[in-house]
Amino acid sequence: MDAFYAAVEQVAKPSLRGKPVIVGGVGGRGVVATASYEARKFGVRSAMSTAEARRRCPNAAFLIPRFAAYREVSDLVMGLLGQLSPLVEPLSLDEAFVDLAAGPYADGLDTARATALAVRLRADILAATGLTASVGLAPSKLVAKIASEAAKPDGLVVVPPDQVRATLDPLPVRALWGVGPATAEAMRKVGITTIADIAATDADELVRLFGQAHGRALHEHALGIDDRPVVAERDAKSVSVEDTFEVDLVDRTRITAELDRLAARCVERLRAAGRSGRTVVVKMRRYDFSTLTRSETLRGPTDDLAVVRETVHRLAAQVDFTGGIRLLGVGVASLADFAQQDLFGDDHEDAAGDAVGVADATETTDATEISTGPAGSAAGAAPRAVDAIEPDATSGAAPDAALAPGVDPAPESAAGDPADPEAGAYGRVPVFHPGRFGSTRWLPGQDVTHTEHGPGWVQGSGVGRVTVRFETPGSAPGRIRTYLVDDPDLTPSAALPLVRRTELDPKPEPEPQLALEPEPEPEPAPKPPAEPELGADPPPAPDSP
DNA sequence: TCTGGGGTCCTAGGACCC
DNA sequence: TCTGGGGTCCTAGGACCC
Repeated sequence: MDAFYAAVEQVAKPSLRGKPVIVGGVGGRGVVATASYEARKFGVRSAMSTAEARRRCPNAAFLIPRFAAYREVSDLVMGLLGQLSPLVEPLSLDEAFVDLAAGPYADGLDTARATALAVRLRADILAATGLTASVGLAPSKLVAKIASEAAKPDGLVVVPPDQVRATLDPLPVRALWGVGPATAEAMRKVGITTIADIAATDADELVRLFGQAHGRALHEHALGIDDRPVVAERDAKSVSVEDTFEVDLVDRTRITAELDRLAARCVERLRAAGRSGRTVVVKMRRYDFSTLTRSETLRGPTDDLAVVRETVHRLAAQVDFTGGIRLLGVGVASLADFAQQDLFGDDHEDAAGDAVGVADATETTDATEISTGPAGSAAGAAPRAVDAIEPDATSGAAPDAALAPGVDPAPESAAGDPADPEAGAYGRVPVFHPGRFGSTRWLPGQDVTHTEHGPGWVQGSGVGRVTVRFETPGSAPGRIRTYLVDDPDLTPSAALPLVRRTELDPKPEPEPQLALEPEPEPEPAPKPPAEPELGADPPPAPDSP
């Protein structure tokens, strides 16, 4: 998808169409996630600090990301990809690989037919979402990815098998997936600047320079060799949350409190995903941007907040906070599938006896007796035992109150039912940040509803006021009104869908048949009344080339 | 007003085991 | 009596991607 987050905002907010839009962190330490093409003309780029972006493009709309809305659109687009093949590998909300050879169009698939599918796909995406997508069509993931980059924005680039080498050769090394700033700089130092240069370099030399795995892959990829399969449905391997603070934290008590909040958020997401994990990770970024992590692997997987929190405390105790901390993070890795009985309290018969070593608070804090064996290193066992007798309110609770700790007093958790926190992308109330003195803080781009004027979005706020623009995806550009920040008529609300749900019902896929007519006329914007005919093509063209 | 947040993968060293 | 050779697991850090 082209400039995805910004493009969604432009469809959702009619007044922003054709204007520079920058989505990302809006605070003093924010960075740009996505800039619309209008903003890119001013030199604004992803990963640039928002401060720099404001300097370059002061008149842009700076908006916080609304992931629920992006996910909704993403699901829609992924659904269209799924009509081309069951083998769809999402890379992110806005990008995916599709293996056409694994789908209903595999028979007799050649460059011409595949191209026709890509043309139709782009038209379908536009009709369904009002957004443009770019497609790269090639014999491998490597080249398809490069082709799609070349196609942006709003394009299609096809690289037939016999043109792979000619396409790759002149490109800068950075075009290769996996070559970032560090690798590119190392290559530059030895005179390698293009993909052809890599291809001409001895594989052993590349291994010596960049390590076994990377060196080997670089050489093959530069030669256009890439047989990595498209893999659908990868299980997540870790879950983590982190926060960067507007002002460095120096106070140990405050740092511990923030770690507790992060642990609660992390565990909430872990449980929502139905997973548990063995390794707990604490991440810290210091005032000087140096980053360190500390991790501990438990004897069995856990999704228990008390266990995670105690582990986090042990890890944090090893770290020197002198000078200040700008970022804290908590993660859980070595994920296992959730032990089902944990959901319902663990005092039941251990039916799922296969859930070896599912650690709950009891088990881990009992480390003294369990780890008397040679397994537990002495270093690990001792502090654990100390924690076990700490009269902590949460860990002291009955084990089957397991869900309760998930509902943390943290204000963020006001979202709702923790047992089903992701219930529907739009079921989630936007996260609310408590302001400095408890007052509400309105964030630009946020969805709101006014009792009298209906749905709109926050355009800005300050000095006790908040400005709202009242418009919706289907409306004309709207008017703005200003309210006191604590106006009771104004409430945060869920994002409105870009396209009405009824238009998106999956239709039966027509029998595998190629529509080879010229590119259908694209609709410029989602038109409210007429329904876009997803996948249902005009009569199949028998006279196609 | 420098530098987000969520991930994946790789490497290297040490502990530990046979 | 001078210290093998393989394997796995854990930890920490770093590169990279969107």
